[in-house]
Amino acid sequence: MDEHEVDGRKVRGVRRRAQIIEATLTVVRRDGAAGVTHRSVAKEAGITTSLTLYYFATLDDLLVAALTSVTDTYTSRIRQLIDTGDDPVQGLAHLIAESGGSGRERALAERELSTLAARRPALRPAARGWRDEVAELARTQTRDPDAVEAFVALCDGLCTAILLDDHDADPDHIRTMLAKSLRGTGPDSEPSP
Amino acid sequence: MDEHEVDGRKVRGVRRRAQIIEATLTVVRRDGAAGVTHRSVAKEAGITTSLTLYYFATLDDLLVAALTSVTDTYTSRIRQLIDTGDDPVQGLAHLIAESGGSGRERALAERELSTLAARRPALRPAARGWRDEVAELARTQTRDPDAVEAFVALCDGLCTAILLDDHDADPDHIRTMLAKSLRGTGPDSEPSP
DNA sequence: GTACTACTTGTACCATCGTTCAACATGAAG
DNA sequence: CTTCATGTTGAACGATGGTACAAGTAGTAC
Repeated sequence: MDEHEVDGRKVRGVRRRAQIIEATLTVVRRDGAAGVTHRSVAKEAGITTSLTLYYFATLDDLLVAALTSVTDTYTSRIRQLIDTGDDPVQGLAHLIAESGGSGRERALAERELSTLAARRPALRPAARGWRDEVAELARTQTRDPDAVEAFVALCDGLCTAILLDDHDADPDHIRTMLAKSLRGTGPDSEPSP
Repeated sequence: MDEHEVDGRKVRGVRRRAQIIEATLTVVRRDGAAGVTHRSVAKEAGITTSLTLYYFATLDDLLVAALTSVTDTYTSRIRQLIDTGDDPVQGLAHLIAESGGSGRERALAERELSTLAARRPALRPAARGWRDEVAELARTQTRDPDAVEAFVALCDGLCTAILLDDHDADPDHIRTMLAKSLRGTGPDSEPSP
């Protein structure tokens, strides 16, 4: 076999895997994590039930893969804010505000999966991924560990509040609250006593 | 019928109802909201499946009752802090810290039920009960609406963080962060511009 | 071509679950 | 006592779901 060529079968396999994960997330967004079954996912993807079992032997495997996929894209967006944004806090405020409008289903899906994680230790690292990323973003604004911890909790709580409310969220308002929580702690400030 | 006597049958009915709700919460704590079925609840309560259906015609009814019961006891505890506590923030800090130790299962149950609420509008009022109560507690400390909103979000996020972590939470540490979020806004301070 | 691996399907088994139903039990009312 | 409402039971039906399995297809290697 030509070492420069890849096995076309395996390529298809990888694509199928991604397709199944995508279908899983669609189901979670629409019906919640409880709606995820081999059959519902297969139907959503337009394939047979056996095929989802071929790639994910158990439902747990499928949910782990779905959660990991969600948090990966989320954390990469935050990382982008840290690396390229001149005002990462404002960018984060927009990201949070999204939980109420177009991104509601996505935010809801993430919350459901992250709730699952509280019961399955194997899922916790994935569930904490975006928290770690937000913490790193906060560390570009303050050196106070307490402030970082509070900042992360605040972001999480704001997302929840937006999910439970129905009204759209105002990014500027969120930005104000985020900035306030960092008030008095700049990049050069010392940890609080 | 003597108007001073109560119908013994109805009394038993009310007790049964409470017993079933209690069993439901036990199941939620042990197996999660997904583990709640008429059969699992009945087995936990030591009664027949038909009886749970006699009192709660559908699973939704059962979950609504369970969530309401949880939030009721929670909000009453917070209300107690507001009414009788001399330092409600410290009391709240202890309450939050409980999410990590003895109260972990309870906090987890509440989170699962509140996640359900995001999808079922009928559950939202119950899910927001404790948030409203925390907001009122915050209003005894500041007049700034933004500070109140941020305070509530912070409490919620801290609970989540504790749930995802494994280590026990330090009440004093939480109290410090809560106090910081109110810093500069006392009972007499004006709303921020 | 054959052999091999990866992928894909249809079917079936078995457990669980929501819900219904008819019958039974028991305490209350007259 | 009779009558009635409330509580309680056990069995059953139909639907859904996790999973196993044997067979089939199609790329790849030789």
